[in-house]
Amino acid sequence: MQSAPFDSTKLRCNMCAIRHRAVCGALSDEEISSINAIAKRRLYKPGDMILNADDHVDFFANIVSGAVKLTKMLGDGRQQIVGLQFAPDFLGRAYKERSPYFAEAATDVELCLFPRKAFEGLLKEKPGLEMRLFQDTLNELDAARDWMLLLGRKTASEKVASFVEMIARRTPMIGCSHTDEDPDNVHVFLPLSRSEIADYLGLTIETVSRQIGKLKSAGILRLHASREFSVRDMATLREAANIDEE
Amino acid sequence: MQSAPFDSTKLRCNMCAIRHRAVCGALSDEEISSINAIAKRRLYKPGDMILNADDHVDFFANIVSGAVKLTKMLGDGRQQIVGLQFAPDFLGRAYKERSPYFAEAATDVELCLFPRKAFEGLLKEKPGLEMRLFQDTLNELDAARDWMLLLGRKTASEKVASFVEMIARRTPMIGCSHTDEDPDNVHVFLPLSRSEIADYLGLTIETVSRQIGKLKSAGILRLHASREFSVRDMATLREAANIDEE
DNA sequence: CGCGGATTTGAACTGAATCAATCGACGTGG
DNA sequence: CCACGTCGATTGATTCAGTTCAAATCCGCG
Repeated sequence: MQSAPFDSTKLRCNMCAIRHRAVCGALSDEEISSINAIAKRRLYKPGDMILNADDHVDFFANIVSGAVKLTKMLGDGRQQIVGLQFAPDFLGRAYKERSPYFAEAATDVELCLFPRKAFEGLLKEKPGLEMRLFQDTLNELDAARDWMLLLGRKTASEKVASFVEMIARRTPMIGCSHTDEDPDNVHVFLPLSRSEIADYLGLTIETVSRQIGKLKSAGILRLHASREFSVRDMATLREAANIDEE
Repeated sequence: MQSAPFDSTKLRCNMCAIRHRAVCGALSDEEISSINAIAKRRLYKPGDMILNADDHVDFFANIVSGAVKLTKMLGDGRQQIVGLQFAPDFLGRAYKERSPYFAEAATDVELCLFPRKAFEGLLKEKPGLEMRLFQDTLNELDAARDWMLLLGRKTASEKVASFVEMIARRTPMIGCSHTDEDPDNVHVFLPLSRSEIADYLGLTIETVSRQIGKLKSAGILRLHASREFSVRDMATLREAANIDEE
């Protein structure tokens, strides 16, 4: 343990809010400098397009804060959200030149960007990094398949309940708030508008609005603003969502 | 180049129909013996359960021939097919103890099974193998997201047309028939029953049947048997399916 | 205060589900 | 060889969940 010379680049990553939760967690403090050297931060406003479908992709990124929606579109404008990513999720499709979907900032977003070539080089050098990315991808695949069950077989009210449950469940993680709150009074800020929720659930705005209304009048939710509410009865919510998971 | 002693185990994999198209393609002829030593073949009949959801999974597998459907189920029996795998696809969820879905033989199926522990050991030793599996997983994730768009936003007739198009497109691959046939006279055998197609598309049997009827009377399909037909007009089929892809 | 976009609410409509026969194709046994 | 039963697929009639179209209402903001 000797006093090392001051290293500003190393310092940056070591101060990063998601240093250990993002893919960077697969790198040691020694190795992190190699990724630090190539990383750049960038901010996005809600609605900003991060990545267009069929775009040539020349970067990967970690989400430092905020929510990013991945969407697909039919020729006539019908739209489907196929993924919703929060900090500290990874963004980008390895081993493919072009993006298979749009990536759009749903909230204020901060990304930590890595140039494609440099990052792919790192992937080859650090097997731990690739394994970590592989595991993240497997988890995303599981989530996508869960959502397929929702899209194909759940009713409108089950869909909306499932969505609210998912957001409520992930909220403590996202905020990184270590206050282990009362599970029957989770305060939630929705990262999506009604129309985005509709695009996530394969419904219309009107149906989403009506179903949220029902959850409210059933006493399961207490609305504070259109994008802000508390879950008053998690158990009933999960029941309404038809959750099976462990 | 010296004459090697006869090696029956090595011979087996080298004669395998999917030797170079499956994940095994990531291994050299030298390396293949390590996987050969742990592999076992097994046959399944249509409807046989290969893997139950929440089962402790103690093997991985390559599909040597046939089609395997991955399904999820709601408490009340509603079902959704979340993946349809053909030879030479890989089967199994790495880095997770329990299966997140059911895997069921849709047709006659032959698997090449690897004990979990031994295969995970191989994964660590052979980085090429893990990378190959990673790429396969990324492709599955892309496919799952394409299907989410279908499930959430396509109409019944678009769904059925998309399904038929997908099967017609993959048929030449599956059969490994190198006869580059007329694209407007592809002969197709459906690996799924009407009720399975319904579970794949988030529809009912009746709706599937009606939509297939429409494709037939529109002259796009010529039915030979309920599970056997020819595609007469691929361009119109793709149009009806609302395909955007490259 | 008044404007404009997002959300909610209402009423009518419709695509797909449900309910209900019927129709093969196929195997079995008389 | 034909009657019978079974199971998947088709076809028809009806219903209904969710969409569509059309107003309100809410709310943030200059």
